[in-house]
Amino acid sequence: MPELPEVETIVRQLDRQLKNKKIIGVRVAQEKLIKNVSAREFIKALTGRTIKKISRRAKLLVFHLNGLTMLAHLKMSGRLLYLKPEAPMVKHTHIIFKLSDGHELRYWDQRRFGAIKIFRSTAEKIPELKTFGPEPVAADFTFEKFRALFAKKKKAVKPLLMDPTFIAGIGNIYADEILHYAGVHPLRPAAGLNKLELLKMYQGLKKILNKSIALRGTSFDLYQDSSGKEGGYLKYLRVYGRAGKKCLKKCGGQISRQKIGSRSAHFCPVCQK
DNA sequence: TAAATCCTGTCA
DNA sequence: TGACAGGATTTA
Repeated sequence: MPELPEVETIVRQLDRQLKNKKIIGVRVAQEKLIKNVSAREFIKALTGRTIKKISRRAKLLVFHLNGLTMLAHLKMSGRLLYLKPEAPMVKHTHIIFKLSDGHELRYWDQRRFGAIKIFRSTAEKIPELKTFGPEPVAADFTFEKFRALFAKKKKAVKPLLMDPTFIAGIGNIYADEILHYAGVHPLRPAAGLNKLELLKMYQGLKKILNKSIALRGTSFDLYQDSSGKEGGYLKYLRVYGRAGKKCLKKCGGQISRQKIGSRSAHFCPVCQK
């Protein structure tokens, strides 16, 4: 379940923990997680490289190494853990990077949906990093840019918010939270939203994502940061996971849950119009 | 545009 | 025991 705030938290930590460290060895237990080369090539390509920087694009972690870029997507249940080698080797640990500072970076993934790829080029030249929509927390993502995205879109607003080619990094939890904040029903056709509704969505998006980043994300299910800690945003969720409970806006409504675009949407049928 | 797919663990 | 959780891609 890592979405933008969770991935951002991990990226910031790993950038501190791994910057200028060298990969001195790699062990692959689950070859299937590596999507574009064999385990053999993966190990050979990474061993001896230095990690220069770690950044984020959408929900992808981008590892910048000398002469190579590694992309990691945690999908539903991936964790990247920076641990001492004596830490217990728990079930679902699939890839281990041995580092020059004596630590290990371990890729753990209960559901094994994650995906790791390597490219022998800089990040700027990787086509799949160009397919995403704008980064919602970037300072230059203004209301005018946000508003312009919605023109002529017939799709329901919730699946649109979750479309990574529309806006990067928003998943099921934050889409539900943003729409509840704005009082917008998840099935509303995007092009039919008025300026005030879009403004509230924009404000909610900035406020919710930034607050969650500040609190190191939401641990609803399996999310942990790179030190194995849970995020602090869980107690601020106002609709996600609250089906059947009273709407916190005190409108008298009860949070409903229904499938929208093959995902469960949580919303208040009274105050989300 | 909608459903199937990948996967394991949890819960009814 | 089987439905469900879900991000992004693939298939219908």
